[in-house]
Amino acid sequence: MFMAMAAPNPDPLAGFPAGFLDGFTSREVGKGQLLATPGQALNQVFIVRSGRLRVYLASDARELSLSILEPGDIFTTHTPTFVRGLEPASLWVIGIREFAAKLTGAPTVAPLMMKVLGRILDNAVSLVEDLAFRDVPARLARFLMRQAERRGEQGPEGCVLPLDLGTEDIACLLGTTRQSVSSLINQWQREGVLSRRGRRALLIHDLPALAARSLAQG
Amino acid sequence: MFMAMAAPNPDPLAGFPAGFLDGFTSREVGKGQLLATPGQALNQVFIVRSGRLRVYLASDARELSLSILEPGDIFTTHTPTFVRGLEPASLWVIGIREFAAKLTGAPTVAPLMMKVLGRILDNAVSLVEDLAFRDVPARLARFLMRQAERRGEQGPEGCVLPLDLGTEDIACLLGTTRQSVSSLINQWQREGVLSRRGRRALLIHDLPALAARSLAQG
DNA sequence: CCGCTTCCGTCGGCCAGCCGACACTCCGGC
DNA sequence: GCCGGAGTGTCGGCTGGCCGACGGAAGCGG
Repeated sequence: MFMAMAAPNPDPLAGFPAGFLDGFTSREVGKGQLLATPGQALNQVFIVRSGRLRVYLASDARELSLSILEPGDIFTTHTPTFVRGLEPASLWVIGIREFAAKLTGAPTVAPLMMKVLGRILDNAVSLVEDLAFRDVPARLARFLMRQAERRGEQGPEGCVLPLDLGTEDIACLLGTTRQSVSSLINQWQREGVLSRRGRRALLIHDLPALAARSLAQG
Repeated sequence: MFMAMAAPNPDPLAGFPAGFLDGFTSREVGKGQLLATPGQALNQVFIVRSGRLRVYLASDARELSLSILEPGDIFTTHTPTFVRGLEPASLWVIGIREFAAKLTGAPTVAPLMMKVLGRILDNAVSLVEDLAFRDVPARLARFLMRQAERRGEQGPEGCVLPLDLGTEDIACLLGTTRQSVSSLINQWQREGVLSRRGRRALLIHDLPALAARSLAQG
């Protein structure tokens, strides 16, 4: 559903030729620190080494997260989005011109970039689909199912999801409000579909029930 | 607002090295003919030579156009979208593997592809922004302004827009309904902002008024 | 232990805009 | 001219979900 949400990569550099990082510089981003804004002149490409970053759009009154970047993800400041540290993170950074030069120098990387960009585009399209076609319950159900696929750990009572996101954060990812997410989760809790597991984790009891809820409303 | 809506290009091949089309085959697409669907196995890259194509998403009950492709635009069937001829069109086509090989062989094309993909992504993001942040009047106003910029012709009474799209088509591009678009256009007509110019063209009298309407609602 | 801050749950009011229905206009074919 | 189909204009009813408000719970520093 969201850009650049590949499974966390144990080796962030798999797929890049040896020495590809020559010319990159290192950079730290603090929690809550702004890395990029729409329309800024500075054009850079970066690869996440550790930590998480939030990619989002903002209007006067609201924010909409497009993606959470994780180690191994590649992105650029040359987009009409904000990028902000969700927690302390460290990056490899390079200017976009130098990066392009690197690409022409190492032709095997071009298809890889196509693949990365393709995945980001797929995710953006998928977000459009959600906003245009699905109501809030379906969006939330789909989100939870994807998370279960990505990071769920099978326990005795069901699938444990370490979301590490607050209600508000989830609402931002889904293009809805804190209140709507809250009331839905509690309703499903009453219905026995899932239950809270501490402050920022969920326990899914009934995955099929979630699947059913993800289909409603054409 | 929409993918791949560059100004119509008098020479669709500007920017490609000579002989780049070697290996492409020619293909005609009839009006209303389906060229690509989500999940199809066939992966191709194509460049539009003439005519227009519609790129869109569909659910059970509704359709949402992402873009209208025009001569010079480049796209791929490897996306979770439908692509359909809006009028008779002709294309250059190549397999995606061969295309990738071409890229590594002609390294100057890689940055160009990055640029194309970047533009498509920007447009997708812009569509997300519209769906998430703007109400229908603002979306319509923005759409008309972009069209005026792209293809408007200054006449004595204002700017003439040859949209070549019906009310329903416009609604599809904006993620709304025929009825909403219709009533807005007529309301603005009554207010003197614009007027109909035959069946599928508009005459914009008051561009600033449109601009004002494009801002409403954060 | 106690205050303070942040996050979470819930309720009711309200409204943008979707939907169905129907009449009208335009246009091409014969 | 006549007919049929496609596109257009308009109206009311209905509802998903946003918004403001407020009280409760959980974490945290002292």
